[in-house]
Amino acid sequence: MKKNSIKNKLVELNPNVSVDCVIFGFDFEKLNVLLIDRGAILGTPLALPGNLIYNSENLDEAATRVLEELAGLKNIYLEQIGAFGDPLRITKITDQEWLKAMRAEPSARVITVAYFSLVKMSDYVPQASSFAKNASWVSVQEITELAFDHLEILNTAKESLKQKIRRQPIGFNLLPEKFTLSQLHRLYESILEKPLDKRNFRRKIQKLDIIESLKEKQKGVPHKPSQLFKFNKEKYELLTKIGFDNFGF
Amino acid sequence: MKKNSIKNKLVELNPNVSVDCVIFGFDFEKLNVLLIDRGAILGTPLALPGNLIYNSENLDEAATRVLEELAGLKNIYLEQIGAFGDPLRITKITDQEWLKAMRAEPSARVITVAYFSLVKMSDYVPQASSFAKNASWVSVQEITELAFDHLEILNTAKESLKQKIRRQPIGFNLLPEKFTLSQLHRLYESILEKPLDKRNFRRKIQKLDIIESLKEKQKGVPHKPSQLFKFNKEKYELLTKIGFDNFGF
DNA sequence: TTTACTTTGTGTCTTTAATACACTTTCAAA
DNA sequence: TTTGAAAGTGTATTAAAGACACAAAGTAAA
Repeated sequence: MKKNSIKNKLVELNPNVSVDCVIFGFDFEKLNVLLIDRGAILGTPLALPGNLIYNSENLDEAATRVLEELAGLKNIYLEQIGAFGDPLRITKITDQEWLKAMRAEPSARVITVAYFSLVKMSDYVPQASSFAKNASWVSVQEITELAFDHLEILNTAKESLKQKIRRQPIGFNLLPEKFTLSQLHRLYESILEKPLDKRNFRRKIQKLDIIESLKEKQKGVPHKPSQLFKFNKEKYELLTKIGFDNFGF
Repeated sequence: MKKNSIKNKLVELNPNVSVDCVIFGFDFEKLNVLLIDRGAILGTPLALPGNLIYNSENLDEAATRVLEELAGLKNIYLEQIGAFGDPLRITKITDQEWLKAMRAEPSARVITVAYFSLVKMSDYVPQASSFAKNASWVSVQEITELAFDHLEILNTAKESLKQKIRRQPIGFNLLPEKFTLSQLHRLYESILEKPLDKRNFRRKIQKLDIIESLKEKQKGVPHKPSQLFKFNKEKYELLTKIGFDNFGF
């Protein structure tokens, strides 16, 4: 039976492999993750967006597709963080019920390939009317329980992001085109989960020479308005060609 | 014959997920990788040790098993480097032939979870008489072609090892209990693929305070004999608890 | 219009780490 | 006894990290 259903879908969904995405967003205060409310029963834990892969697509393509299908996101920074395959990862009761409702082979062994992605929160505001009506942003700090092994995946993603941001300026994917140094500063503190000295931070960032001051200031803020900056992708790409490996955090 | 034994375990083997291991060894000169000669036809490219997983085991367990079954290695340092799942990864002609001979479902879509592992070469000397008679050590630098997508996996493994050794002293897994500073030095140069100044290297390592001088010297060498050292695991574990994140290379 | 409040923006000093660099010592083998 | 080969060692220079405090510019409220 199991073998049969595999054969039938050989060109399509692979019952044994899924992708899950940890989608990070930054609200200028703290890191958030986009989670799906499977909503069967009140109190059912939230889940990372994810789904089985098609046999015709590679893993990055599958993750890209999930990002679009479940969250309406396109052209998003994506990075694989590894595979998770504990045989017991899908055995919680609420998860089993959900699988029975959603999958052709609810009890199949599934290993999942996890990704993290970085989006500008302004690019995606969950709406009740949208096809992703069950998605919502949740502060990373407040997450204590998730479906399946998704909490473990989230923790791995956080660690992976910490490592990555020390080597590449991927944080710019979380900010709008124009941003202030304070916003960038808080972003780094949120990701690294530790305070960074303001003056030292600004010195380092400026020395990297990958941001460019716009001749423009914040408006309407009840305090001294900040200079606005933009990320200079060209300079960064030049830098990566020459080779560097330390952002100094 | 072999195909039969796989079939017998069909309820357990998962046809869609495999593990592959990049097993590094250091011969005091350069980095080597343990490769399998599938040996069907002369000129068939070598392969990383790997196999399908059982549905009863998790991914680390599968990798551990493969290490033991295919190379006779136990209690080995293992680290996952990610999943590889291009649908075209198994479509080379020689690979297809091998799969037809070896697998119950030779054309199944297989995604593989790759690991790297570090072994003391003295722990494993491939022997014609051993059950791993087709395995041999190959210098990393000399590898230009491998089966499937194994060359890509190897390159990812090398990069992963480079990153890791900057943060943790995992290199000690590649050396015998007693070693000289020069051997450690060459090990780091081999992994990082760049020269390191001798005096600066020694200063850094000594400052880390994780090696311990044995009151013992090399014997029988036609030059000034070197002091022997051992890795101090206790001090290292203390260090990791306190927290550190830079080995300075 | 003045005051209070809030966030921006800036420089220097100290300590630590990175880098560059050359000669003497000790052993085995010839 | 000479030769060859690797071990072992220190200092000076430069670069980066870290610690630290106050004036400036805007809005809002009194």
